Amino acid sequence: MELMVKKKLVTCLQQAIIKAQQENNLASVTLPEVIIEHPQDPKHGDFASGLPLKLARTMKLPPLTIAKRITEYILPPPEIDKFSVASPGFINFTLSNDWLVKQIDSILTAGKSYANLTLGKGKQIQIEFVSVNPTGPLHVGHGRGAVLGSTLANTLAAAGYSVEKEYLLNDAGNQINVFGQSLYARYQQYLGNEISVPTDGYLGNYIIDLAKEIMQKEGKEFLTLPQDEAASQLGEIGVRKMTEEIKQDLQLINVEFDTWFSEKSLYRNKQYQRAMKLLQKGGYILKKDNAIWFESSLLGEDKDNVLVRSDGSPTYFASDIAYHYNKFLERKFNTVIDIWGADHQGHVPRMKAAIKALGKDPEQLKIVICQLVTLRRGKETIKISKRSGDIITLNELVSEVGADACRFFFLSRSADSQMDFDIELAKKQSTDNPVYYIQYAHARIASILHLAKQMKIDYGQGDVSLLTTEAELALIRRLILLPEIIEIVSNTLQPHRLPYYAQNLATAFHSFYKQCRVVSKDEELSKARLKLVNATQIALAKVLSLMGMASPEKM
RNA sequence: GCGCCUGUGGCUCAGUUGGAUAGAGCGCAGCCCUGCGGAGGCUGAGGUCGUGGGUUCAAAUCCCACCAGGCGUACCA
Repeated sequence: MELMVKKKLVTCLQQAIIKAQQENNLASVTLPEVIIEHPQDPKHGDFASGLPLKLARTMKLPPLTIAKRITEYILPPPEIDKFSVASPGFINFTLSNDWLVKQIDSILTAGKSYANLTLGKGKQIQIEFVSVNPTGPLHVGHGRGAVLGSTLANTLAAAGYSVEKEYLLNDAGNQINVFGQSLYARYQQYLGNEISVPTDGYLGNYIIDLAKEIMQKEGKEFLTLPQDEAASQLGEIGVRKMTEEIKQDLQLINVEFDTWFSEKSLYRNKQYQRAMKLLQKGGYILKKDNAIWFESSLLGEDKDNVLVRSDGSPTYFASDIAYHYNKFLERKFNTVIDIWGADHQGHVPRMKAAIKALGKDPEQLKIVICQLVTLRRGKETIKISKRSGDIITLNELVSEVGADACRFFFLSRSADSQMDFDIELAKKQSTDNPVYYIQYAHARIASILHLAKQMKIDYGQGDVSLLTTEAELALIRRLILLPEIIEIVSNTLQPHRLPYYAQNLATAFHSFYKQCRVVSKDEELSKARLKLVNATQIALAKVLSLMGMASPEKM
């Protein structure tokens, strides 16, 4: 709705200028893209364009003069009440109250589907995130990627894309071997045999617990097997258990996947072989030093990368190429989003090169890098290392801070800024956190609507034109911005705008609530305001659900 | 060394892609409970946007150099 108005204003301005040019009132220069923005100061209206400022140079006229001449030709759409010129050269537009107020009815009619867009036109889009090796529990940094990915998925779905969420389960490869060997060592140790964990092995205490658990369930039978065989079998059991744990941890923060894709299956189902063959056909394969290389230097990369080690085992890069071969060429996803931690940043250019080598446009693979999370307890920094024993798991964080606060906190920062997560502070603030402020608004509304129900007020026929105060209109102005937020998040893949919007919406509501008594003796006004309150609840619940947070009726 | 990311009030962060007096939250100083949830509302103090140049009518935003932090730069993932 609001987006439509914005689009109308673009053409409105274009037409005005063209007409002015036809009548020789403005020089006929080529027009830059017409950008409509929201002025930060509400005094300047709902929309503004600085186009005259941009035209000043080519038209060789003062911006104000250009602005004035343009406005002479403006035929505003009906949603616009007034427009004006402001120095140094803006054209400002203000929405009509009549139109604003009517949006309440549209929101109520739309209900849960309010702010859903057709932007994606049903196009398929795959988003892969978390994909942590099942060799240990999720830690806090993984939580960030999980929250980011699931929120993006929710938002893209609302924008009209057909979204598929996927987790790549690395159940093959070197790390799994190391994991199995580590587990084997702990298993032996538990049974009293002095075997040390491999030097590059996993040292976390959870391995000890895992070994103990397996021992209790499966018994001593692995002692009879040769070490490598035992380690491999133990590894398999361990991976199964860790995967279960990861799934549960993700559920705690409201993250679910459509597909758990097995890395092993890439070899079993020959995707790996086909992908390598395709690269070979393209002439990107080189044998050197007993290893097989991907000649990424042919595609503008600094250097080549190893696909198959000299011992014959494929690298993580090779298997990731096979995986993306499968995504693009076999499952035929047109757009794929990968969310990676900053520690994979070096992997980006060569992956893009690989996509090109597979014959696809690298632009079809959108990689979101999210910066690492540093944990603190007060002043003490906690190092994150999956290999050492001292880690704060996602699970621990969630039980300390709560799932909603955790999600909100992760979302509030843009992916490319590192975050300092002070657990003490997060705990301390947990009763005075923005998340409560927002959810409180929702609960307050629920309470008001409940009261209206008790009083048997049927506000279905409420007359929204009775809403005229500034607080009411300001709230409506917030409500109608949600579709645009969803559009921006979908286009930029930056979900941190959602929590900001939610906060602003809650502020507008609380302020309205203070100034306007909703259920009062004035029956007609009450009905109109109940409609507004109901619409606000719809918008609040929508953002909260996009962010994967609860919309409590009571707190 | 090279590459990517970051540097904005005391703290944590936004800033709609170059525009109007740089915005929130927390914290701080005040004020507001004879009404639907005070987990609330309102007001105020606090900024040379890391530093120095440049581009132009206009720069937190673009370019260059430098400083500081994070990550990467493997036949690890």
